Amino acid sequence: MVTAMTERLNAAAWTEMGLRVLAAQGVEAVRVEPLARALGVTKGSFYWHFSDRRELLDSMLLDWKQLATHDVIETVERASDEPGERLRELTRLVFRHGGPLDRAVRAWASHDDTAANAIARVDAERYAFVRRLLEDRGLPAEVAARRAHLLYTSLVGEQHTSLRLSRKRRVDWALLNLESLLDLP
Amino acid sequence: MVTAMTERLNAAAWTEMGLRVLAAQGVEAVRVEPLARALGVTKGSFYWHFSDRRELLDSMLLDWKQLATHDVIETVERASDEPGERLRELTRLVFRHGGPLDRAVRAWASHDDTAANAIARVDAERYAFVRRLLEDRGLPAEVAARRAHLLYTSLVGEQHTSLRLSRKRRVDWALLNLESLLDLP
DNA sequence: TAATAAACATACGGCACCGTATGGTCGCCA
DNA sequence: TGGCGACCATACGGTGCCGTATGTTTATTA
Repeated sequence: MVTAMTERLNAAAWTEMGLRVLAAQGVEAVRVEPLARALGVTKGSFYWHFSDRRELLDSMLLDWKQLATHDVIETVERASDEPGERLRELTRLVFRHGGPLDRAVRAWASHDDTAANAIARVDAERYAFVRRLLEDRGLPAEVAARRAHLLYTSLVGEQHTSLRLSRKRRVDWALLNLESLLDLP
Repeated sequence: MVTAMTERLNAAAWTEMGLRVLAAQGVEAVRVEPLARALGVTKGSFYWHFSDRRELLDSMLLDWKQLATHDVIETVERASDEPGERLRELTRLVFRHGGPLDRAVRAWASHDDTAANAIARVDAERYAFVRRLLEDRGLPAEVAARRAHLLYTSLVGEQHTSLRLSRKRRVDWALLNLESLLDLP
């Protein structure tokens, strides 16, 4: 059937659009009326699904936490069984997806406590993940902790620096650096 | 003399306060009227020194560029002559000052071209600086370039991650990691 | 088919900020 | 001492957003 129906929305549609705008223009651009226009409705719709703007932002953070930890880790774990290869996959993943949205949330976190808590949890989980992979690879616990810290901060930094280097060169370097961090005693 | 005079301002006072608010609350909080209140004047003063808000923001970026490259590099170079020690000093410096303001500018840069250009220049200069230090230390050019990239992104990442680790432990780790990157062939 | 509730539109008051226009105050210099 | 220019205050119109109140449509269920 054709259903020339005007496509009623649900709350998820709003958070999804919210995350899209967040990634592109930052939190301050996530506002009710512009979002409504982008969705082709009015804010009468918004205040049906949410009590206020803050509730949308909180909802966005929940979605992002899921996306940024569980989903990422699951993707990496599905790629391989070997710890080294999993780290390589994680590295490649950072260069593919993990850009704008992560950046925007981190920016947001610097002056919002709720976002800061979300980031803290995500960082802790991801760091623990990298650390465990290094331990599984055979590095002693203390060294693994240290080196995971270097590795993780480097991946985060990668998302925030804007060096005029080709994407390919940066990936290659990151992978080469990874190898030297894996081999060393 | 006592001069209970009402302290006339200049443009520099505005950019300084602008940078302070930027560091604490992000660009979106850098607004004319709130800034005027913080300075104890009205916006009549602001529009005497600047043509509009954008001019203030540009002026802030100019100040920051100076602060974030020339001043930083000069400080590090004054600390020691030896490349290794200079890198250690740079690392310590990141953990002392380089926090909130850098973060705020990077956040800003993700949805503003002027800020993005500023960041790009700063990153390029700082990266080149680290890279040259590694070359001076004796590493072959190709390795130095790669390793400088790891080092620099890691320092940037350090400013953006919020792991529940003590400041001291993080500094120690960063310095230990630095050593292993210096020694390796 | 009438009643009900979900999803949205419309209209409103209020606020915070932008930028302009214009008038006031102070120090300086002829 | 009168005028001039730097610096600031005051007042204004305009805009974009928030949240509320209340009507309007559509699907669902009795």
